[in-house]
Amino acid sequence: MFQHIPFHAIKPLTTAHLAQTMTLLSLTSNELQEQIEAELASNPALEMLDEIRCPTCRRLIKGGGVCPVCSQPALNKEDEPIVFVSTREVVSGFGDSGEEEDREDTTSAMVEDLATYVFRQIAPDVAPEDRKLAAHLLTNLDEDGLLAVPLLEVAMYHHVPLSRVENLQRLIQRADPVGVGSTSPKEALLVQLEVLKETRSVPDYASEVIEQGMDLLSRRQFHEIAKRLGIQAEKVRIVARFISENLNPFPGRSYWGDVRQPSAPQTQVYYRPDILISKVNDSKSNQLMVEILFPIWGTLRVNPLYRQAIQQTSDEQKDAMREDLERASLFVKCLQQRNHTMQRLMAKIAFLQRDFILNGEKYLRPITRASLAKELGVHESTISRAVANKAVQLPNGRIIPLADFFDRSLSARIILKEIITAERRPLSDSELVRLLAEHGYEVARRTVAKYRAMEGILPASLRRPC
DNA sequence: CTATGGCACGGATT
DNA sequence: AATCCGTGCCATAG
Repeated sequence: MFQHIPFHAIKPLTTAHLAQTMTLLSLTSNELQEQIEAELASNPALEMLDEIRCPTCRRLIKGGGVCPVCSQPALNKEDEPIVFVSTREVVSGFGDSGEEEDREDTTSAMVEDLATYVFRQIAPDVAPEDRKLAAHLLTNLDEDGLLAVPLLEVAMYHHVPLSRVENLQRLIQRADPVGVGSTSPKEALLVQLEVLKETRSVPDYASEVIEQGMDLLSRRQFHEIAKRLGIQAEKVRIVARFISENLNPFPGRSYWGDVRQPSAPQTQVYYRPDILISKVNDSKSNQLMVEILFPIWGTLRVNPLYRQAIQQTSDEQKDAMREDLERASLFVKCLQQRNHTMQRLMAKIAFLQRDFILNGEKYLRPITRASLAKELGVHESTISRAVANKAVQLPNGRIIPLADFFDRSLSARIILKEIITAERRPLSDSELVRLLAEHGYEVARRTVAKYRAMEGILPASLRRPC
């Protein structure tokens, strides 16, 4: 069973509400960010708070994290709708018989881990006596690709000058997920900026904005940054846009855990997941945590001051302001509903596809969007929209399209590949049908042929009788 | 005669 | 309403 999600009864009140919710649902987190920005800029009745208050324990949470215990989505107790722009949901597993960890070797053996991936790139440039140092640094990368230990500590541990460690770090930072091994998101951004600068132009003041306005940047307080640097807010805005489009404060998240051969034609890289699925800390409970990610965090709400201000304005302006207020609250409600729907959806998916998430593609269950829609009590098209154009990051670091959870043939194709790889003589399609059936996949002969084509496997007659 | 690829139909998705 | 995917039927290559 998965944790009960309080149903805040955010019902669509008007068709406008419904329509906007639909639109929001289909947006990726990056697009949503733009939407929120646009709305924020054009509607004075909306405001963004830089803090998140846990809805249950009412505690302020800094840094965009979510209270681990009371990680429920927000609800509006007062008439002050609130949206937390980063939400988490814990989904507990089911059927915990002991058969899960055994299988994992096969997948994890093929998946190169971030540390080795980076090490391979820098190895030629590392002096032998620095190998140990490099290994030390690389093994202390967290899942975001950032360094989890202070450089000074590493230097002292190995009794070497700090500068030597710093040089090594510079080397690592230039390796593939650019910025990897930085000590902070800020540093990662600066490194990425440096590297980008070598090949293309970057906006003015970019490094200054990052350097001095990092804390304010994530809260989108552009004016404040502008004031600090003594430049126009518009310039800050341009930089912010550039950053969100080209840089990644968490280099590890864009890392595709499985750097496979170019044989895989669908090697599309999703730079940023919209959803993050991770194992919850204590491995015993076998819980999965689902996070709906947002590029920005904070609390979006209708500005209460604006509401008050209405009283004191002239009648002509009142109407316009009322409209703003109306729009603002509608927007917030829609956003709330989007989050709510996404959360319910992902909770359900994580529950159904648990084996897939933990143990790899082989265990993908064929789920249709329609059946899921029925279970959740929403229209199919809602699921369609929610699922399209989004990416999920799995616990093992791979980032895949959300739509993959609904691929009816993926697991069958994996098995098929395995069978063919293990075959002693070229097997014909109809023989493959039989073998697949033994693995529990009932497919037509013709379909096997199609799968083969999809995987780029030649027909039996042309396969080497090795 | 067997193994495959082409084309078209029906249900699912968008 | 337009499109994608699994299948069945049929023609063609060995």
